[in-house]
This record gives sequence, C-alpha cells and structure tokens, in this order.
Amino acid sequence: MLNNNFTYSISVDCVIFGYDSTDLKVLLIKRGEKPFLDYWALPGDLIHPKESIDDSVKRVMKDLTGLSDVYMDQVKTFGDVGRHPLGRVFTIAYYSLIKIDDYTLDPSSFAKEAKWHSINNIGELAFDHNKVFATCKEKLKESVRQKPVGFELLPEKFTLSQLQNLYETILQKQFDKRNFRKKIISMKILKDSGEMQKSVSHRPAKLFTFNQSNYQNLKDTGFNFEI
Amino acid sequence: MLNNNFTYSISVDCVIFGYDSTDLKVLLIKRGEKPFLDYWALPGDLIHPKESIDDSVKRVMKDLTGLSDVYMDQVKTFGDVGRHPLGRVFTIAYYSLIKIDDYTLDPSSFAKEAKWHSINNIGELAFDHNKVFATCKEKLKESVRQKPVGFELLPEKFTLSQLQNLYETILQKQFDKRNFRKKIISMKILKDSGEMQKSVSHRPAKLFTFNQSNYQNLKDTGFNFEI
DNA sequence: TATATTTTATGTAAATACGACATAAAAAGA
DNA sequence: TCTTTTTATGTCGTATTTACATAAAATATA
Repeated sequence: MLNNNFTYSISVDCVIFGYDSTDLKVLLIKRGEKPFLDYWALPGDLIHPKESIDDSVKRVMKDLTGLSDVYMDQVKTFGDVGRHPLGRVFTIAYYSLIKIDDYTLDPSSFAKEAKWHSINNIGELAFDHNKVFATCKEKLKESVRQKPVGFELLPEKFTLSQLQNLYETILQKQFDKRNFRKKIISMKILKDSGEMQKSVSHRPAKLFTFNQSNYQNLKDTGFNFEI
Repeated sequence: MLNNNFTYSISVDCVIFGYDSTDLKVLLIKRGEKPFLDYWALPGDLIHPKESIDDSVKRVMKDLTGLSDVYMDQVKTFGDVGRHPLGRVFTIAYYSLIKIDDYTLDPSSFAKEAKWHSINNIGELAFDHNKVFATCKEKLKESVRQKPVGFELLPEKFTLSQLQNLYETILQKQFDKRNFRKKIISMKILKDSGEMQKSVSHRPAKLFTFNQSNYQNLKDTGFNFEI
C-alpha cells in the first residue's frame, strides 16, 4: 500500500488539566510496563484502525475519567526519530480541561495508578512527555487569554474571585480585583445565577455561570474575547 | 513491535504562502498519479523512516522550491479514517511563508506542474486538502496578528504601504494609513534602510527592513507584538 | 517646461480603555 | 458584640485608539 513498507505507530497523548481552587493540576498515570516502567506519563493510547484522532482521544478520556463531552484541543504532533525506544511512534498531543470535581477514578482503569500532580512539580516523565507537557501548558496559556475556555476548569457556578484566581494561576500574574471584575462584567458573557456562596465565614459572593449562547452571539457580531 | 499490526502511513503536507504585492497565493502541485490524478493538491510526501517531522517538511520545501531556511510552523494533524482512498494515512499539516520572488521552479521537480493560485480561487483539491488549506489559512490569520511573521512574505526591503497592504490582504480588513504607520513605527521593530523606492511615477517611499535583533530584545523584555 | 496624476509623509483632537487606588457591607467565629 | 475575612463598588489621571486633510515628491503627459 502506498509504496511504503515502513512500520510506524501513532498514538494520542492527553494533557488533562484540572483546577482545585488553588492549583492548576495535570492528571498523570503511572506506567505498569516497560519501557519507562513506574514512570509517570501522560495518559494516551495507540490509535485504533477505524477511529479518528478525535475519537481516539475521547476514548482515552472516557476510559480514564469516565467523562464524555470534555473540552479538548489538538496541540501538536511529536515524531522525533528516537522519542520511543521500541520503534518509530508518532504521538498527537491534545490538552483537555475538566472540572476537577467531576473526576473520580474509573473502575476500568484500576490497574494503572492515576494521580493529579501540581503542574509545577511533575518530575521526570516517560518518553518526551516533559516536552509534550510544556508545549500544551504554553498552548493553554495562549488559549485562555483568547478564548473563554477557563470556564471549563471551574464548577458550573463560580464566583468572580474564583475566576480571577484561575487566571492568575494559569498566567502567573496578578490582576487588580476591581479592574478584573470591570473587564469581565463589561464583556457580558456571564450570567448572574441569582445564588450566593453558602457557609463561608465572610461576606458571601454572587455565583455566576458562563453565558455560552450570549458569547456565541457576541462572537458572531465581531466581538473578540481577550484578557 | 508495540503489540500493533496496523499499517499506517504518515505524510506531511505544506501550505506554502506567497504574496505578489496584490494577492495572497498558495503554491499547489498537479498530481501526476492516482488517486486524484490531475487534481491540484498541497505539496507533501510520506515521512521517511529516519527523518523527523520538521526535516521531512524541509525536504519537501527544498525539493519543490530549492529554498532552505524558510519560515514554517506546524498547524494540525489530519487523520480521518476515510481521508485517503488507499489506506489509513495521517498527514501533518504545516504552513510556510516565502518571498515569492525567491521562488523559481526547481529542475528536480519538473515532472509535476507547480503553480501559484490566488487563495480565493483554488477550486476542488485532492483528498481533504481543502480542509487542510482552510485550517492553515486561519492559522496564518491568527499568527500574523500576534507574531511578526508577515515580513517573511515581503522582500527584504519594503515600504510601509506594502506592509499595510499585506495585512489588509491577509486579514481582509482595511487600516487607516496614518494610524497603521504610527502603530508599526512605535513598535520600533523596523529599520530605515536609507534607501528609497526607485522608478515609481509618484513620490517614492522609504524602504524599511525588519529589525530582527531589536525585536528579539523587545520580546525578551516583555513586549508583545500585536496588530 | 508647465501641468496633471499618483502616492508618500505627517499631526491633532476627541473618544475610549486602562491602571491605580480605599472603604463600607455581609457573613461566621470567637 | 467584636473581630476576621472577603465581597462589592467608583473616580480620576494617563495612555491608547480612532477619525480625519494637506503639502511634497516623483513620473507622465500635454
């Protein structure tokens, strides 16, 4: 076929981000086989013969987290000749964003240990996964400033402080509270849920939701999200 | 190897942009074999066993245009199950930017016809290349606003009007002449070449060059290119 | 050689966005 | 009831962006 006898394998690897109100985290699995036995690695798998790239990532996500309909975006394909010790393996890297509370270890993936790691402390990963991770982290930083994807990491209902905190964590930079609020509110992409924070020992904050349909309208009329 | 008997092929495809002072163009080749015999297609090739993805694109570029050191950027990998009629072929799409005057048909590629096409008039391409092209075009639009890559499409020395024209062509939007100049000049990334336009039947314009090293300095100190 | 044509080069004023900054109110806990 | 913590909110000065018109330099033409 195609005048080509080379044997290549193709996998997907996924940088799954979560946010626990303080830290940005990445979900890693501990390898149960060689090579890189017992190393932490990005979850991934070889692409099956009859599945698209996106479907492959969805399967990996579903198997590991039990979640469907997760926000994800293809980032880059890595294919250096020596990146896999057993052969020529290309991997297509994705990042995905999940609400960390939605995640509970799926029984079917019990064999492998999976754990959230703070993104500032992930140590040496298997294969070229440190490089893959770094690339996806940069991509997230860009995306979060230009598309309203931050909300994917927050609970359905969130406070403005939570949102600000998320941005400060991802972008590693502080924002002025009043100016940040002014800016977000002026975008008109949040909906006041009518509810308030409960059981906090200080003045409770309003809870907002992301107004997806309003955002879509604004986008269609030339509005550009930018933080 | 890797517990995996699937047969996959992996290619690179390249959307080569050029700019002829009026139009944005893409370099396409006419296929000399089945499938899609005589269709226009993006230049590309299967990746060789011992070459990296980037090296593969460089080889394709060099073979077709004779050029090395061309600006290029990986955009996205396409791998839908049915995208190639003869088997499962993944393709990694790149875009590259060349100074159109540097391009002359390379003798080694004489077999295949290669031609610049205006990007608004490329007709039906082979495989899923219309989709690949559309994705790369969007990526160029984003990149050109956030990175100083537009200069890759212009001659070494260019006028401010040429630069503005390029932006208007790529972004499909008009800029005010005075404001555009003010903005570009204030960035301090252009160097006055000291030369003027020659043999034009109107007031000749100053010729500028892109000040790469100054841009690098500015970038290192937190400056963000943005148009 | 004078005139017409084309394109370059340039500044200002108004509107808008951005950045810095401080205080009262609401809840729980002591 | 007093303390602690965090929310909610507005103004003013500065910087940035937008809108807009005219003289100068070159060639082509009459």
